[in-house]
Formats: sequence, structure tokens, C-alpha cells
Amino acid sequence: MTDRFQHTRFEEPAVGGGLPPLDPWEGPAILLVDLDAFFASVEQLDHPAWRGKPVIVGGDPDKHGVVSTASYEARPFGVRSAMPSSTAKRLCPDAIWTHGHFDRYREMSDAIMGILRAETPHVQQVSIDEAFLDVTPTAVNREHPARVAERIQRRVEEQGVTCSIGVGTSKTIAKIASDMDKPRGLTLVYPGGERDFLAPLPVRTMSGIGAAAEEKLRSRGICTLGQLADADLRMLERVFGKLGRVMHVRANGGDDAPVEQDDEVKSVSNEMTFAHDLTKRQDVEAAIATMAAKVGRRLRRKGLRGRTLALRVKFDDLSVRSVQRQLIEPSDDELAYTPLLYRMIDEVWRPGTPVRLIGVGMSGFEEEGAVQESLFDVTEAAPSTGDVEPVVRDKCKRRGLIEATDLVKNRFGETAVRFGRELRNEENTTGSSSKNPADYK
DNA sequence: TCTGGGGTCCTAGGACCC
DNA sequence: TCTGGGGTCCTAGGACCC
Repeated sequence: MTDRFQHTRFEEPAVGGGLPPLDPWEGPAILLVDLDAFFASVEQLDHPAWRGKPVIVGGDPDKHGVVSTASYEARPFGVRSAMPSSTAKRLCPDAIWTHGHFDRYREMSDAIMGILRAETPHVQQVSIDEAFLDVTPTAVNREHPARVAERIQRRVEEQGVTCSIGVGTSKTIAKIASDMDKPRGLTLVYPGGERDFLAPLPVRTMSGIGAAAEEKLRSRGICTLGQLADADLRMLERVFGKLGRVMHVRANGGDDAPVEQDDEVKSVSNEMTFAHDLTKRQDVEAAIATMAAKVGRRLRRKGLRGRTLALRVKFDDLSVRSVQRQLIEPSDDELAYTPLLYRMIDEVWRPGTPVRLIGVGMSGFEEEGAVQESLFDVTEAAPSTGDVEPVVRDKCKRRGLIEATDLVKNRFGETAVRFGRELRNEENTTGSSSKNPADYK
């Protein structure tokens, strides 16, 4: 441990602060706040009997499910996020399992993000359980970033969950620092200490370098961030394109990406993996209708209309095909775009081929305030003849039906109303989504 | 007992227009 | 008639993140 790289932990949510004497902080200060085993921690908060026991939030072991989050009590058994649930079940047979309660996690997350925004408006939420904060000392607020971090940890713990925080001069450093000590860790990397901090770490530690990039680097003898920092820039650019320069800069501690408050949604999608592969056209269309309805409802709830409709299919060998189409006009109405999805599926699938997953997505949202109801069906060109009346009447009726359906679903839950084409076979999903109407407030 | 679901971003090729 | 380049949009696929 050097004065450049301080690594500390505060034992109790101490009123007086549990921090040792601090060196002054000169330069930018970015925090990454990461909620510890978030989903599992909320479950333990809500179920006192589960505290101190291995808890796994994830899909069913016998339905292609995977682990979403494992509590810290489950991790010594080797259980990790993204692991197939079947493997997790074998490693930790006595764990308590739950499919999760996402509205509850969202509620907790919102409360905690509120705590962060009370510290500074410069908050970038990167996921339900992570956010960057820019707390660079200013002329008016000279508070040490470690003191801000400590206060955040205390306030988060008052909500009943814990967090780990990394503090550095860039998002790259803050993110990696937050991973160094979990749970309830607080890791500082002082300005100037970036390269020494990064050098011994495996390349995979850095955000943006996944399995594929790691392998390409390894085959060129680059295994640590120190080796990446010293690697030839032109070679990196040749192999990785734009990413090559980015990873080189970051490995040298030079990341200057700002904390951005950009919460604009760019796409909305739903997908579903089946316990048993689908082969019949009727079943595939039913699944498409179900996904299309979920997407449509979320679009309407968010007040979004999209122009780009996408369909994704995964087969039993895990290969993926995708198709996308531009709509004549932006839509949030699945009754209008589902027929188009039925045509799109023909481009990537032939009945009889086993289908493991189907996904429907919408993107290309129109600008805010540009919402305009057209008289014409979105999936068809405007009629060139004078035969407009039936289309108009049809569309108005449909809108009324959609809105009535949303009302019922809002009150009684997602499964309360189904259109004829939607999938009825509840047993045939991975079971990672909740069937409890209380989950859909 | 293998490998979810919700996202973002990048790339490369083709169409089209000026 | 032949030629070229740049910009933009669209599409499919893939890497990556939590």
C-alpha cells in the first residue's frame, strides 16, 4: 500500500466517520457506486428468515435458467452471476431460490439514486445497481471525495442494503477500484497513481474488454493492463478498430470520458427462452404475439413510439438470426405491427427448425413532442384510393381495445388479459419472470 | 443437467443521392 | 458515357455490460 493507492474499509456505519487521515485530493474525482449483490440483498431485506443464508435470484434449473444474482453466502460454493442455474443448483443444493421481484428492486434503486442525486446533480446511472458521480472538489465545495463516499455508504445502509465505492480520476479507474473490495469496500486511487494501480491487473478487468478481446490480446502476448499500456498503438487499432485506441488510452490512465446525465431510452425489447423448443408455426406466432404485446404495453407506458421493429430468433444450437424493418410511421400498437412480425419470421425461420428463443424489439423513437396520430395503418402504405373510412374506424376501435386492456393489466396483472394468439402455455418459459400480480403495480 | 433478459455500441456492406 | 468520392440511411451480426 502506498500513499498513491489507498485501500480502506470502514467497519461500522460510524457516526463520526471511520476514515483514517486523508492526503489532499488534487484533480478530478469520479465515484462508482455499486450496490452489493443487489437483488439478493433486497430479498434478504424483505425476508428476514433468508438473512445469513445462501440466496439465489435466477431462472429455473430445468428450464434453461441462469443465475441473476447470488448472495454473498452462496458465493463460497462457487455460484456466480450468469452461471446456468443447473450448475448453481449442483454447487449449492440448499440455496433459497427466487425468480426475483423487479418492481421492488426498481423501487429500492430509485430511492438510492435519489440519495446520490442529493449529493450532486452529476450522476450517471449505468444500470439498476450502479452509478457514476462526479464529485470533483470545487472552490465552493472542497470536501474530500472519500468523505462524500463514506457518507453515501452510510445513507445507503440506512435503506437496508450495502454498496462498494471506487474513487479515481476517471470512470475507468473508479469502476475497477469499486471491484477491488466487496462488499462494503471503499477504494481510493489517488491522482497520479493510475498506471501503477492498473499495471498488474488482467486485461479482462477493464470494462469493454470481454472474452473475445481478451483472447485476441492473449494471443499477442498481452495479458495485463501494464502490457496493454505499453503495446503498439497501431497494432491495437489494426486489430480492434476504434476500441484499440480507447483501450490503450484507458490502460495508460488517460480516460477523460465525462459523467453524463443521459437517461434517454434508445430501445425497448422483450425476449423469452422456452423450456422446450418450438417447431410449429402456430406456437412461434403465439410467442411472437406475446412478446409484441409486452413491448407494446411498455412503449405505451413510457409514451414512446418507435419506427424500427426488430425480431430475434435463437435456435437450439444457440445461433441467432435477426431481422429489422422500418415502419411507415412510429408505433406503440402491437395490433398494428404484429402482422408484420409474422412476415418477418419467414425470412429467418422455416417451420420444423427448433426455436429456443424469440425476441421482439422497438427502437428509432421519434423526437419528444412529435407524436402525431395518423389515420393509416403503420404497416401499410397510405391507400391511394378514396377507401379511407374502414381503416379509420378500425384503427379507432383498436386503440380503444388496447387502452381497455392496459387498464385491466395495470390493475390485475400481466396475465389477466390475453389476446387469442398469445402463448398460453405458462409452463414453457424459463420462469424468470414473476406470475404474481402484485409485482405489476 | 450449460449458457437469461434487458440494454448499448460498433462494423461492414449496400442503396441512394449529390 | 464513364468515372469517383462523400454523406446518410438501412440492415445483419456481434461484442460487451449488468
